[in-house]
Amino acid sequence: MKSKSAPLNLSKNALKRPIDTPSPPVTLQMVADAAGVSASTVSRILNGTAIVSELKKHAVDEAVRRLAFVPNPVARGLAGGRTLSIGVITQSIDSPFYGVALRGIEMELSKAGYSSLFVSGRWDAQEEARCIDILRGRRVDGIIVLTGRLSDAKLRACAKLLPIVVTGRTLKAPNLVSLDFDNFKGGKLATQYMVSLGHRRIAFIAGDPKHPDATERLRGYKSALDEAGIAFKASLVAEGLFHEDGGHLAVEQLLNNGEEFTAIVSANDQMAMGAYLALHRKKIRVPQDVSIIGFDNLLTSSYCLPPLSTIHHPAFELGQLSAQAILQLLQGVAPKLKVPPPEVVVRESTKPLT
Amino acid sequence: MKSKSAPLNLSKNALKRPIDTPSPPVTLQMVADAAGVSASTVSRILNGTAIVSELKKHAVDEAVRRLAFVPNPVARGLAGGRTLSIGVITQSIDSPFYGVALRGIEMELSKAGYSSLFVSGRWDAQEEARCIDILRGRRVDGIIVLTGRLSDAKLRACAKLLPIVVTGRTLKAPNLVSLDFDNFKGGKLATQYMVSLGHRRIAFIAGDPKHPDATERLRGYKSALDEAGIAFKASLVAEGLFHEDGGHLAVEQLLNNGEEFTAIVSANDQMAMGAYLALHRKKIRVPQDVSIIGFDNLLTSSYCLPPLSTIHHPAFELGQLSAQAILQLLQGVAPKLKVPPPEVVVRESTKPLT
DNA sequence: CTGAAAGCGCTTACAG
DNA sequence: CTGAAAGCGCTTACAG
Repeated sequence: MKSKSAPLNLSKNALKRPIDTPSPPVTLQMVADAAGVSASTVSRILNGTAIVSELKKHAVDEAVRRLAFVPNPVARGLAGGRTLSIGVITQSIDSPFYGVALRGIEMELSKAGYSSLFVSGRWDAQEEARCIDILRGRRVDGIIVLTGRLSDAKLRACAKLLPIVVTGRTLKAPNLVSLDFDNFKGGKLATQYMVSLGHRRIAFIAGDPKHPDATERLRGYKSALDEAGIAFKASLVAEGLFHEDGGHLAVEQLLNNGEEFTAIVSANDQMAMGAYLALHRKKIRVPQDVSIIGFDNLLTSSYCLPPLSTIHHPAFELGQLSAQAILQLLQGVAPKLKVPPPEVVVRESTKPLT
Repeated sequence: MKSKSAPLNLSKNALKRPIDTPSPPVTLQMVADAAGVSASTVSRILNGTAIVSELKKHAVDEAVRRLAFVPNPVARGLAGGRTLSIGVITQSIDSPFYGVALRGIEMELSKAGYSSLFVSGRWDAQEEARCIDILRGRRVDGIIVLTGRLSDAKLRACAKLLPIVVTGRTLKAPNLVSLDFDNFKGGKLATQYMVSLGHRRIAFIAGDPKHPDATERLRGYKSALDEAGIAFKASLVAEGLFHEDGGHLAVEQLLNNGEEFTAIVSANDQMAMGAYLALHRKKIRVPQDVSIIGFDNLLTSSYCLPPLSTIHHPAFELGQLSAQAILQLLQGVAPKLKVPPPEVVVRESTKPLT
């Protein structure tokens, strides 16, 4: 790989920094020298750690700008300070729903100068625990857990070590904030909407029973039926595990069992898409023959045929809020954040029972 | 926040490590002490950096296991060694296509004990350059760039600093490997398939002209037409910028312009979904009235109505390959990896012209 | 083959 | 208010 014409006597520095390279390896020390103060002082000014004379502050600010100094987060982390990075445990990096939340997190965090470290828990408590170890090993300043399977106790314990924000559950603990979307109400709203259209035989495609999200939505469904004076019928609920194919299977099963229904409430949009296909195969038309409403309001749901009515689940905002929460926790302020409530989005997959 | 009943005299260590905590803060030094050797030796054994007597090696291995030692990547990074982390520049963390690639990367990298640092470039060369700075600041060992806008020159320059693998282009440089999917052939295959079904008036929904992916697919379309003896007609191609709404608009535009066509080749599945909706609005049936084929083979495409024929784009494998490539580069071996070729996936959105 | 020592770039008690 | 010094946990010349 060595080129014959390469200059023979490059200084180490020259070797490391070709002309067209970004991010010069300027160090704290260089800034200190340039400003005529000690490294400690520069550090303190940068971190707002102590009161420093305006004069030196100016000199340092000037030097920082001139040299385009950017602190090395790795060194920072080692020295026991912050790493300006937040660990984010998501379940699957390619989930259409959580992907949007991740974008919200990344955006909010990067505005504050923080990096995000995304790791996938794969809906497995063990795996999530491993993620936490990895994240701690990397000295993240805090962790955001998007709806995991970790026990409350475990989460509480972690919060003793570093700030945690967790979505998808309600949990009170010091140094921890939970952000919970009202899935119960969402499930209820969806069902109530069907009831308001005159439907009485309403099937439910449930999500993974191991997720609180899923069970809460189901509970909402039951509650709505109850209030409408409609008897709950267990045979009308089929499980779809939150995936397209699950929704497909669930509807097939319902149909094969000879269940009669004029409406379907699906615990998420992905399963609703599977349901669409299953209905289509049986020549059952949406919404003429059966109405269907999803949950989550994925970007693609407005492009289904027909466009899917659904419950809006503010993924992006949830991401942003989680990021804000962890940032506030880091600053020692108790976050007082409100998750937007669920809302019905009416499109074309639902119609009044005729 | 201070509790009255808190024990007053906890050691610093006790404070930092509650009973139920994972990942003990075992250090290299502790392992060295336990094994009765120096820290240097432990380091060397762990890194396979030098030949060490079997005896000491055993003692160290034993100590490592017993103490469950896991090296601190932050310290490692600072000391100039590896951080065991790879930066991944994706364009948008919530892209249905790239999301799958990210999963492939994460999976492959974590098997090798590496972490992935995902950052979003947002299809902007400046932003991508910033990402590289951030990543370098965090001392990643290598960078994977998923189809960015960065110039070849810039990439080459970066490769002088650390190994780079880039997808979506063909570029030769030392310390850099490019992994290119054959978009030209994909576009050609899609079009040829339509031709083989008897279609002659084939519209094309193009992607963002700033992406090589997009222009290559378009080129494939033209080439196929050419070989089939069909004259290229510029008015039959409409731009959709790779998004659902763009596909929707593109078809509307085609229709409003009074263009006649019996088939559509869409440069990706997302735009095809938009096209579906636009056609549906005009009561044009797929595939009875017009056939349509997408590109990418997203997970959801088999749940469209009708299920979408498309060109398979191996996102997951591409992710895996990128990860393998960077790992090999890190080991100093020249990767010899093959990206799977495009393939037609026939579903129900295409039919012979009658 | 293997230690002792210096150093990576910062932070933070410790002393003025 | 501000330095000098030690230290974070590792790696890597430098000397045996």
